[in-house]
Amino acid sequence: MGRRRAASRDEILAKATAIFREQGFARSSADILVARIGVSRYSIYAEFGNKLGLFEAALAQYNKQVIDKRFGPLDGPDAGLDAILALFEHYGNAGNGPAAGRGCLLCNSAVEFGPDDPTGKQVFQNYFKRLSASFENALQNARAAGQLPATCNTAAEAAFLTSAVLGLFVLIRAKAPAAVIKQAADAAAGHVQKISGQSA
Amino acid sequence: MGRRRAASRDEILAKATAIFREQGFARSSADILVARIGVSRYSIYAEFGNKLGLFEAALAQYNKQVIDKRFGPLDGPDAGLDAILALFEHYGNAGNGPAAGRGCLLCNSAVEFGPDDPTGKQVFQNYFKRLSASFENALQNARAAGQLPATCNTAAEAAFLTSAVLGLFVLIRAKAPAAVIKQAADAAAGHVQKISGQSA
DNA sequence: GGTTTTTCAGAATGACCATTCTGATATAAT
DNA sequence: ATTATATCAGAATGGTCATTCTGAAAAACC
Repeated sequence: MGRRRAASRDEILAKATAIFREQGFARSSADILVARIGVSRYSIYAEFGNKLGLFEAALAQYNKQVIDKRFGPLDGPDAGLDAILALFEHYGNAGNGPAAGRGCLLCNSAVEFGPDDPTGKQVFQNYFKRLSASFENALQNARAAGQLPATCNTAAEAAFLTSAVLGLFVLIRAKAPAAVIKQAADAAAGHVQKISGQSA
Repeated sequence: MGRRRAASRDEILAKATAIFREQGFARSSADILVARIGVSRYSIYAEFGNKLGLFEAALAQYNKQVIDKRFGPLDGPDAGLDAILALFEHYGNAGNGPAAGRGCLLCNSAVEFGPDDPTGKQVFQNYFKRLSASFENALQNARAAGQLPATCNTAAEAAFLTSAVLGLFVLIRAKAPAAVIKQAADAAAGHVQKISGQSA
């Protein structure tokens, strides 16, 4: 009973995510959020408490929908070098896709807040850990399958690939030339092939 | 004639840079800037016009003092792989240094503003170009000196190293564990050695 | 169709923002 | 010392911020 809200919780979060991703947290004013989400101030505050609550929920949805989609393929027991290569190939083309000028919400937010995580939930540290863990899982699988030399330091390589992908996110966010993004991602893929001992 | 200002232009910019680097542009309010710089509002506005003018001047000083210091060694005709390795070694230790939790002002700002450069001067695109050009110069020197195979795509490698260093800046900014930063930087150095054909 | 309940649009609030202004203060030059 | 001037601290201004509140509108249920 009662009037229906103009959008579901998920729809609200999808729109909020888009806004936070474009403008960052600080520049996404309540007025902008209300206007673009299309749901009344009243309902947004009723559902999420305040702007930070909405932001936290948006980060959680982004993690589940975007990060899981891109890094989930590296998490399984069968993930190997090909999954890593596919990831870099995907981001190599992002300079021309919808992420151009937007980047990754978590990377952007980690930079915006720096060492002060306003959620108090270690969201950004967990983000870094998650990327690194996904890479490391795929690398360890590859090593076990003989695709990598036994001497390969998978933790260090995972940290390196994490920094490389974060760097791509920065370039994508700031709309660096698509060709530069492509080159960087291709060279990252080349690096992965190089440590595997394959020529190309 | 007249009263002396409490700080020189360079001192003002050094303090402004520190604040912008910690808080970003949006969160660095005029009150905070005035209080921490120690020079009156009046004088700051007289010298820089407005907050954006102060920011632009801070970016310029940062470019000259910090970026030139770190990337300048890659620009000369004698710069080679060792200069690149020294750079990554330096940033590998930044998790324990004063940059921890601060990162790079230009990288932070590029992420904060994304595709919308408020200076209208392509500051962020020039920043990316500069990092990439420094890497490429050192790589080309190395290739000419026989330290790299003739087939090495120096432009792509430079873009890759740029993304890697930007990723390190993100990790440093968000205070990722110092050990992770160190691992990532060491693996980046390992990559540089690997493309040169040296074993370690 | 009437009632209840939820959401609506937008006004109200009080804090903070960037910027301008003002009268006092300090200091350099005379 | 006096004077002129650059800088000072902080109040004033007008805008925007996040958040709360209000009365009207819509729709689910009886």
